[in-house]
Amino acid sequence: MGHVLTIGEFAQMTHLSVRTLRRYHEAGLLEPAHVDPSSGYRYYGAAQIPTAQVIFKLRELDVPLADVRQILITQDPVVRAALVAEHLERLEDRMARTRAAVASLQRLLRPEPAGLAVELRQVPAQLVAGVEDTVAHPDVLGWYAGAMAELDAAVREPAGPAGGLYDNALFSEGRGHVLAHVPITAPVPGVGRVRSTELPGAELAVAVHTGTHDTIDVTYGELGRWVADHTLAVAGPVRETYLVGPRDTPVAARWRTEIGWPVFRVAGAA
Amino acid sequence: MGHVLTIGEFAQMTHLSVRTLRRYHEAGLLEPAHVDPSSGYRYYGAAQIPTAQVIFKLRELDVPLADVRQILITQDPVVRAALVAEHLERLEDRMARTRAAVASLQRLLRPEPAGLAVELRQVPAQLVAGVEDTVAHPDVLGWYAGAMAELDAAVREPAGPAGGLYDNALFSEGRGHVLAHVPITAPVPGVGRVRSTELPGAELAVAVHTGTHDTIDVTYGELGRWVADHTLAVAGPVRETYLVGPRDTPVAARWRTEIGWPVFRVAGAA
DNA sequence: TGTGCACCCTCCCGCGGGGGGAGGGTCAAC
DNA sequence: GTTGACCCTCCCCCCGCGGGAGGGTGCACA
Repeated sequence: MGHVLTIGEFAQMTHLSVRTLRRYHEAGLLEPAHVDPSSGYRYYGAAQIPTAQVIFKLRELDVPLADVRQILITQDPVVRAALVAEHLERLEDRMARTRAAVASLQRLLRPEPAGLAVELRQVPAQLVAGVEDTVAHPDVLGWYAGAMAELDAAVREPAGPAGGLYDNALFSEGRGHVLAHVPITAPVPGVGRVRSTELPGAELAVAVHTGTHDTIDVTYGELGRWVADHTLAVAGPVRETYLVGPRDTPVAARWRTEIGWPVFRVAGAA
Repeated sequence: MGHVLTIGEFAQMTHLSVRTLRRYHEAGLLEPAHVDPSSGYRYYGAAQIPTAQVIFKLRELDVPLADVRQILITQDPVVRAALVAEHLERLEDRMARTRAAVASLQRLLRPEPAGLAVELRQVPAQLVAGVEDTVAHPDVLGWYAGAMAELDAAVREPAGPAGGLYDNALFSEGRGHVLAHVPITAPVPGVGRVRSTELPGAELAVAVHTGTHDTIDVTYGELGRWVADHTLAVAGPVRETYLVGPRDTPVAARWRTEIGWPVFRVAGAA
């Protein structure tokens, strides 16, 4: 039962190239129904067309061959669906990052380079209620939301807007130490992950970013440039303070985020 | 003016890796402000941060390095914006294809393989008013819309739903001969690209696809499988007939497209 | 039964954009 | 002056695919 197709015919029906089919065979992704042992000719069955199509679609979604293989050899449709869903999720936030990149790009390429207002400010130590952790870059947003929920529950009367401390390793290595915090006037009892700590005093280069966080890296870039231009160097984790955020207004364009970059004066002046 | 940064410092500020910066230098993408001739050390200026950020963003959008270079060396902001816009457009329809792939994938992975109803039908020759052309795969949709506009203007009383003939080369080579047509009872005068021709009679394997064209390839696959299973081979361009299309209802789920695949009986039976 | 020709095979190399690591020079703080 | 962090170049590997060389097969037609 089922007609036998040569690799060329099969290629034409599936819109895959002959080379690619051979590669898939080699990779154990799509075994031909029959391989002539003397000639080495590959023969495919019509029943393999849907499989080839699934592979094609998954490749179109940039799913690596190894993962495609994993999906194909999974019999249980539930497990299989889960594997696919995982990739779709990944794809989802790749698209989100793409949108963010487009936004930043448009801001970066505006004719006027905008001249960010940067202020050098000496800040004193500050008592805060905080939640600390070590997280991977892509998870930061979700992590912060969870941490803030706990802080909200633990702190009755915050002494100012919430903020975050982000270790540089988070950006350079993609994983780093982070601290979500709310300023307080007196220590609060530790509940869950919440602890009272002190934010050390420091000299900060401070700038304010307005709008979505999608383009915040542009502001970071301008701040970085300012810091370098003033012969300063970075001395510790970045501090963000959410002056106006999603809890204040749903209109992203009105959000205001203060970025504070701890700096110290560098020896060799220009 | 402007602080000088080592490659490591610069890498940290731009979130690019040291290796990548070296590669960009080599590729003439981002020349360091200064290269020590004796040590070969690269030194960057703070003024180069925005440039690095633009590169980073463009790379995030999968713009090839050569094109990034082209964008960077373009002074005129208008021309530059056009270059970027071109890539954004490309990105746009990449995302569209991604969405289509997701849709097909979900249909393909449904537990029940759906058992498409296929009918073998002998169709007689049919007089049509048609517009012919040779087009590339991605342009087919736009081309068809244009052709249909001309046909609508030229044909008062079509004798049935409109259709299309698509050469197999369109799928295998990505470019091929196509014909948009409307059945007629008597020849119409040639206006613009419109000509009266005859669609030759043929034996067709016919199936009906319901819904968006996003998942039509799945139906094609099932039809292809049926054809192979019945020891038939493809004998010419595919025919599509738009029984219910966008001009009938905006609800894509109600569209019905008849697919007719000309076939002939193949010698070696199973 | 040959012969032609389209098809198939394997094997090696190229691409683009990046990472890992070897082996060695340089710079600055102590 | 030593030490250790940084920088250099060079080569190889990754993925998924395509090109081409060089050679074997299958089938239709004479």
